[in-house]
Amino acid sequence: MVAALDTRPKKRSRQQRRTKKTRQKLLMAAREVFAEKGLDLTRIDEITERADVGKGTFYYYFQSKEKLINELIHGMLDELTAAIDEKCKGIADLTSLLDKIISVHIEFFSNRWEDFVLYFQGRADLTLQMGYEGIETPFLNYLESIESNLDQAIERRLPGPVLRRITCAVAGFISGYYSFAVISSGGEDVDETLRSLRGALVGSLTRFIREAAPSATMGDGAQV
Amino acid sequence: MVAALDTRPKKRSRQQRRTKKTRQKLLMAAREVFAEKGLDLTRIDEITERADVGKGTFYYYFQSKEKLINELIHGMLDELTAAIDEKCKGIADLTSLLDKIISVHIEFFSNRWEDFVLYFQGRADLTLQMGYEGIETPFLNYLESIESNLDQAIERRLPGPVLRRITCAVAGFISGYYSFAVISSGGEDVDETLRSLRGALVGSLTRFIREAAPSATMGDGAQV
DNA sequence: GTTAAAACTGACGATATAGTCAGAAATGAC
DNA sequence: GTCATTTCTGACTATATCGTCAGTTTTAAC
Repeated sequence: MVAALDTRPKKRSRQQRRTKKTRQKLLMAAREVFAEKGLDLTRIDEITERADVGKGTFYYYFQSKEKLINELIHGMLDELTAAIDEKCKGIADLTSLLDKIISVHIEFFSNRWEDFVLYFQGRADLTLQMGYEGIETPFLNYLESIESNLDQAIERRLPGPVLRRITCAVAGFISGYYSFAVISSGGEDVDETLRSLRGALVGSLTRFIREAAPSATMGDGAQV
Repeated sequence: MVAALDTRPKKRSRQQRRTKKTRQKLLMAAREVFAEKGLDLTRIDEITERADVGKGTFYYYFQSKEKLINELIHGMLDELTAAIDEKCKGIADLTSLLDKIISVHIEFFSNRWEDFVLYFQGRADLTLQMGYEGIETPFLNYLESIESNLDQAIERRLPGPVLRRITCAVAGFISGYYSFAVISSGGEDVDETLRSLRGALVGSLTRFIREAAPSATMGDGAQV
């Protein structure tokens, strides 16, 4: 029937670009305000004001603040997870793998302070009984990504729960250190600080895994 | 002058007891609600309702929610810090010290879920530019307590910044692991889980410190 | 140009929460 | 018992925030 079947969904372009831009302005503004006042205390007006759009525009793009938060955290974590998957795929040596996992985190959060706050706020939210809906999923995906990479780098097949504990420890160590470092060092050279500890972090995590795994990999037998 | 100098400030007791009890009811109720909905989203009415007192009573005891939060976090962290100081004082062996630090945390938060949430929410708040006023102080005291204990257990005197980094790492590892473990394991046997990893945690932290310290303690020379 | 659809607006009504305060109830002193 | 002081109350006001919607502006299609 329709002759010109190819109706160029491509060149409704001006509008498309505007839409994308506005949406992006809102997301970026939200990230900024969230990093200043936290997820809960941020008001919609603050976001729209910073994005320099009318308040109604927010609701044109997002059903609610919850949905926005969901999208931001989901997007951030999916990106981080993808980076881990990409950079770590197939690294068989445990030490190299851990080193890579850590450097991916450092690179990812470097110059993306807002994302780190988002990560951290989201994680704290998970401890609440009534947190934001749907935030667990991307965090679990993130953990699973780390987990599967660890799994294939550890010679011995570990029982699920043990592997999961180790995964939590690895993720927890990285972000936990990061978070306290923020308090102490004014806040700006955290990357540098973390980078300088990378070697020790890798070494101790390697040891941690070797020791936590029930009948450990043969390893080097270092004992103390 | 005044003859009966000892005016028994002791036996205005009924009122004193009532006051203490009411205040305590409010604090406990607040802890509970905070653990459910987080610091920000908790409303005063919710606290007073749970404490089963009128709304005005809250303002009779606390200037504002901020002050209440301050008191709760301060109290919790001071107690934790005191426990660390008491239990770890003078332990010269690094491994034993780390083991003790970890076990103090486990014992402290065991069956005190609300306090752990408080700890975690407070910590996340520290990453914000506009967090709750005055929360940094108790956290810094807490870090300093760990730091001074580590300092005297490490043979070599480390430069301040290095020692501080190591301290952040130790504190971060413990709480970071804890937090992720909560997501994975429904949430109840976290203690058990953490306990089972304690040995590995101690071992890897020992190694971490040995490696992070520039020209490390002689140690056992385990190399990998 | 005209017309239709999409994107955007900001004032507005509805709602929720903070914080106050005049007075009630409990306690202590006598 | 009376009187003074402390503790407690909940209705009330003031304010802040949400989410809506009728109308405007921009874009696309012709």
